[in-house]
Amino acid sequence: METRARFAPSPTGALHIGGGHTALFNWLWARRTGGKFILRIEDTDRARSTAEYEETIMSGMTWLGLDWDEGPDKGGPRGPYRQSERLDLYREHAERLTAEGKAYRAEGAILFRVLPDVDLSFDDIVYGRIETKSDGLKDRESEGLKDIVLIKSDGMPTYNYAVVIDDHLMEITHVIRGEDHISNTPKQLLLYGAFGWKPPRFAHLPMILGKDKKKLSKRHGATSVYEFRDMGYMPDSVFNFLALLGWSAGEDREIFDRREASALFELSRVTRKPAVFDPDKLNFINQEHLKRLDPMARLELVKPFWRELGLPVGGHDDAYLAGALTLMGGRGQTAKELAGFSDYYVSFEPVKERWTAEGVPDGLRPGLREFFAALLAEPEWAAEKLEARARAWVEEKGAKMKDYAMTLRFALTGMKVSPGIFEVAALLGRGEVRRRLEFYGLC
RNA sequence: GGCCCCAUCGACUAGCGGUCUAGGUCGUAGCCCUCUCAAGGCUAAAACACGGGUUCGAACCCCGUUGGGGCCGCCA
Repeated sequence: METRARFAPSPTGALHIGGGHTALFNWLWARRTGGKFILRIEDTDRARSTAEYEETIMSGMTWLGLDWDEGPDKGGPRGPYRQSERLDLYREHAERLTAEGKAYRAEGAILFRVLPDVDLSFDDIVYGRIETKSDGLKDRESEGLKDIVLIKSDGMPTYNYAVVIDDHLMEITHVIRGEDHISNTPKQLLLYGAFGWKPPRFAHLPMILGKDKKKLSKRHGATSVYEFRDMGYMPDSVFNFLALLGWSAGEDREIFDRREASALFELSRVTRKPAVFDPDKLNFINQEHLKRLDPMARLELVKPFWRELGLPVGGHDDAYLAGALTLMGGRGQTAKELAGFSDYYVSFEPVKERWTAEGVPDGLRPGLREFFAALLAEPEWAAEKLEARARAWVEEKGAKMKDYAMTLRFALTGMKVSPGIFEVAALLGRGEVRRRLEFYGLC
């Protein structure tokens, strides 16, 4: 049987890390098994759901590279895919239970009568056998069994009810969701039983915790996937990182793309322990993906951040800029960081702001002028030639390469760190190097 | 408070009764490279929560303790 997995967010906020994680695992499983990935919008909370958030969640998923086969925007054979458009379905089914005496009306709502001693145990794909009985569905104070609200007095279905109707009608085969839903599962099982339906397979995923081991929330900083995009993380990295939270491919595979992950994925290899979100590891993974990117793709990633810094990106051709980023090598863990580290290729302005030649000792200036003049006189403007020339000069004068190379670095980049400075000089071009040195009165 | 779940280095994890003097990755420290910083190479410190069982043998199985997480809404 074809597997059908779904992600069912409620549009009450942007797609956050936890939601992205759940969506990702559903996607992985659907793709791994060659099945369908379905997006269903659970917008029964009239007060908090908005169309804007629905849109945001969908574009967040798209950004992550999670494409769905059926959903509110593209339809499908088991629609509609928005709960607010399925109200008749919930009503009909609730009435059916009412007619059978399994549910009753009270104060405008329809409640399901919970009977004692019903076995609600199930086999979770990741957690294994979970034993429970309906006796556990107690009211917090009265200690008595608590009936389940099916339809609220505003006519909307409750989560635990709608999810059962939808998962069954949409022929969902695997319900993959956060571990916080384990305790909801018995309630849902009770309803499957009342309808005489075969429940889907359940696979609960470990929670994602912040550094303080508390459920990830706003106070842990960035939580929306868009915040990661804005910080310069690649979707491929966030995908890779999220996939590693609660799952391992085995064979010590840690860096992979979507295709590789979906080929390797196994629900049975999902972990049970809550996982702590580690920004350091995300940074590392992002750096790895950044390094693997071809020059032009990398350029497109960095451009927006250069623009954000107010740099005249349009003033250079792409080949030059891509060359600059190639020269940057593994420097920078995010596109944003890389943009900040490489601004001097785009413009001299930030260099001037960062460095004035004031700190250069007067005693060193004549030597520097001579050194730079020698460099600028180099017939062939190439990194190896410039370096060879510099080394020869330094050796002849019995000087330290460091003093001269560092001054050149400051004059060209305004920074104390950069790629090999002769490479930088070669890329900037003789004219630009002269211009910068002249500005500082160093040639 | 009740119910459920979990427990390997600081973090993510491998391990599924002997191959574990517990492996990998991030992070941390050191060394090499070197015009600086990344990258890269090498090395180091770093964990089976505790107590009972079961077994010839336990990180792996069972029980308890402790610790952590989740749920107990006419929110999802």
